[in-house]
Amino acid sequence: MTDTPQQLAAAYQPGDVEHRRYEHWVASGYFDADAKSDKPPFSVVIPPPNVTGSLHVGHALDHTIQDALVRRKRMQGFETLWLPGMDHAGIATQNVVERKLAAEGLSRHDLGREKFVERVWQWKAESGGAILGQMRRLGDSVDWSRERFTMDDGLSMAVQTIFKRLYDDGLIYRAERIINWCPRCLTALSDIEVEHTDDEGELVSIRYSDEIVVATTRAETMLGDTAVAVHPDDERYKHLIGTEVELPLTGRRIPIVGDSHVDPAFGTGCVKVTPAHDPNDFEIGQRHNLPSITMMDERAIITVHGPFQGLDRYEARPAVVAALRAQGLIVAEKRPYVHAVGHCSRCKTTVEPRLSLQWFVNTKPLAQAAGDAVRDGRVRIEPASLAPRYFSWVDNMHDWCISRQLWWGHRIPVWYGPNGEVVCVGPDNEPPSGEGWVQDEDVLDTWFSSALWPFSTLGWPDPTDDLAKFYPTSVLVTGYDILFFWVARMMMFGLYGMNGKQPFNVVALHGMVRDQYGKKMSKSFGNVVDPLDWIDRFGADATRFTLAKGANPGADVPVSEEWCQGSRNFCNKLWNATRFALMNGAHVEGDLPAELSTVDKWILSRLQHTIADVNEQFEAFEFAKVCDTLFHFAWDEVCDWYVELSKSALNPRVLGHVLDQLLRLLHPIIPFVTDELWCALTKSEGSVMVASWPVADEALIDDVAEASVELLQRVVTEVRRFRSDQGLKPGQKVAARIEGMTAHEDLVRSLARLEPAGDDFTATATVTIATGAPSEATAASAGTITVALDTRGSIDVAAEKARLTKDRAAAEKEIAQATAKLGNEGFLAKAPADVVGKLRDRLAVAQADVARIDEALTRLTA
RNA sequence: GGGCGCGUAGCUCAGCGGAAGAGCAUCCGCCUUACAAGCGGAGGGUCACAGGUUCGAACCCUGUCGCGCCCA
Repeated sequence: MTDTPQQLAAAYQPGDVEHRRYEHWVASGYFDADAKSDKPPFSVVIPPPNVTGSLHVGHALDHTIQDALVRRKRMQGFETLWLPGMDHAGIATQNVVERKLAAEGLSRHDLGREKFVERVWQWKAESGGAILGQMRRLGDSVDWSRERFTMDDGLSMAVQTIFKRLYDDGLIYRAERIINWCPRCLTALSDIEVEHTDDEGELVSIRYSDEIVVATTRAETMLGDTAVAVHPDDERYKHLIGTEVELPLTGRRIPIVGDSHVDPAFGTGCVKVTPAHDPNDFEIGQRHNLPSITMMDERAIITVHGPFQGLDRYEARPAVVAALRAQGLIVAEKRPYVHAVGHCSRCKTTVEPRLSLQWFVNTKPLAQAAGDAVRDGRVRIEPASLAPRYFSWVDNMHDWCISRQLWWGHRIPVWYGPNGEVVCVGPDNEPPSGEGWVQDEDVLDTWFSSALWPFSTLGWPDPTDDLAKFYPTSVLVTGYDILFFWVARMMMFGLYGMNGKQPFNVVALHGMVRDQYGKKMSKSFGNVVDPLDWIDRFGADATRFTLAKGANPGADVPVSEEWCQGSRNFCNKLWNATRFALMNGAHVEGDLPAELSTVDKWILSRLQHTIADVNEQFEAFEFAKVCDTLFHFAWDEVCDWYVELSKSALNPRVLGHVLDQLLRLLHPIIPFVTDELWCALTKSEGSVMVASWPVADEALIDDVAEASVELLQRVVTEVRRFRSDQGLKPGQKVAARIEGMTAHEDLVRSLARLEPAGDDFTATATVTIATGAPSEATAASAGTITVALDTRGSIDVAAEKARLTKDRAAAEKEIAQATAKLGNEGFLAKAPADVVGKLRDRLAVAQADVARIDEALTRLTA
């Protein structure tokens, strides 16, 4: 880039940088993966967002984590692929387009299937996929040349291929079952598309005969009852099994059956059986060969003849109860009665269990394999504590209803012939033609195609270079809340489609983004964060840092605007530190000098620890700790101490090196500001994103330098504390005599604003710092540093007394604790020697402190 | 009803067997020439409760209470 500013502005302005940087990255091809590369692969497929969706804060978290992983691996020299794309979101997308049609006074049926699907594609071209542009604003380093969509030709072929295979293997079948039905979307739903909430309803007890009373929350379904069931061992009703009872309002006679699934303790112990409208009742019906009476149509309107015909289910309920009450058959009513009710996850309409002919995947063998892959360690779930959640799902999976009564989606590749023939057509087969052959009307669940995503996007079923290089993918990053949606289904189809090879090696789970009080974000509560708003106001880096800083493995991520401001401040801090460095000639040319000051050795040593820690934390998906470690190193150690200590004797090469490494370490989390600064610092026209990732250099670890600077820090801090307690102005120089320091006296003077003692020096107060364990101290230093200060008679005696008294109390407490422990024979006998030794040292230091403080207090009162 | 997890400073969270930590918020003092989106200093916690194990428990075990989430 030629427009790298030589002179940095006084504050970081993300808006000036982000767009330019992103365009530069894309134009330079940094994001593009090369399947023919010799580098080891690192691949991630994006959990495809919905084509109708826009970037919400949950995506922002998910993408920040993926981008951080990918950017680090790229810098580490891996051939990285992060593959973007979207799913076609059958129900959601069809709803969107149908709403648009409705505005024109049309329904999809007015257009017909073909024209409607054309309209959907047209909608997608015009308004779909807004999220892809928003991903750029966040900084996602995805390979745009490989962007995929579940309805693409290639992915559609993958769908047809796997359908045919599963069908031929007997793992896909068609059957009449009770399924979850949405009376508004007019389609079947799978179990995971149903959300259960505790709703207020009613529990009505209805008398069916002198001896039989049933309780129900859905009185209207009694019109479809075909039996009453009791527990076969229930003494109250045993004798009635095999007899019949007249079903009120209908005059039909229905049998009383014994079924051990009935809970005799619940209610009266009798249950009405409506096989066509309840999954449990359906099973009872199967066991007892009961007929099924469908008493509602697909819109949940009553279809049985009689006074209730034509009523909606919610109109029918009170009408049925009223009719029963008129006959004196209502025994009890409980309102409100709170019970779990299923809702369509797309439109929130109450789901209606419905008996219908649908296509299913037999998940038994697939789910077994999906569980085994984790059990035998081929796939690791991070954090491991969430594995039970995965197992509870895959080990108890019901067959998966995959047919949807929609037009938008992959049409089921099955053809029915005039004589009852059923033919499943693979991608290489010609569909049967001729009189009377018709294709199944239904489409497949969107998840059926999403489950193929980790390999369909790489070209499967063709044996492509991408598949060879990048499958299995390295890691799947997603929220634990959709462990079931993503992980379980991708695992099932990945293992099946790729001959037992898992779709990903690691599943890294994060939590859900919450507000600063740990509350779930919801539109009605008004605490929803729009990541684009934050990007506008604080920058993409600040937004990303805020999210990553809260991301402890598997745990929810609280965020707030204040914290995002703090992240913005951090970016600005980095900006200004680099600005200072450049103003003072910091550079990265040549090797580090052989001769280094203690302060330089110290920061280089601290840098090595930081690099090592960050690498460990990255490997463990500990993003919160990565952020914490780097934040602390950058702000506290580099800015507050190193830069300040360097001001008197700056080593531009060391400062340049420290910032260079720091910016590299931070780049995966906050890519924009680090790139801008790194390019300015290194005078590069490339990017830090293709610079090498830091590796800790053991040779630069220097315990002596670290101890020396730590001591210096303690002395400075103690003097500053004294000054603050005394109410001395920050700018006021104080004459001081420092005793016991072997080095850094000048640095203490400069940071603590002290000046050398003159001829008229009179100590009015002393600050004393124990240099550490007396057992380790050399005789010469006597383990104490003393700073005698001359405050020119203006000493605040009360404040100084208070300070000393407080220190004394702390030391006394220390003595009490240590003495108690050291007086315990069990402790001396069983505790490790180093623990005992440390405690003895602490005791000695504390005792010396008390003696010293007492002396000072005496002097003060004298 | 079954399962998982959590209760540590005002808020959000680290720490998970050997001296109670961070960020934000609060208080005091500062425009010290990279940064007021800043600098220096300070206050604040019987680590939910009750037992137990241990020389030693925020940390391990048991129970109680409170709060989440998933499944039925």
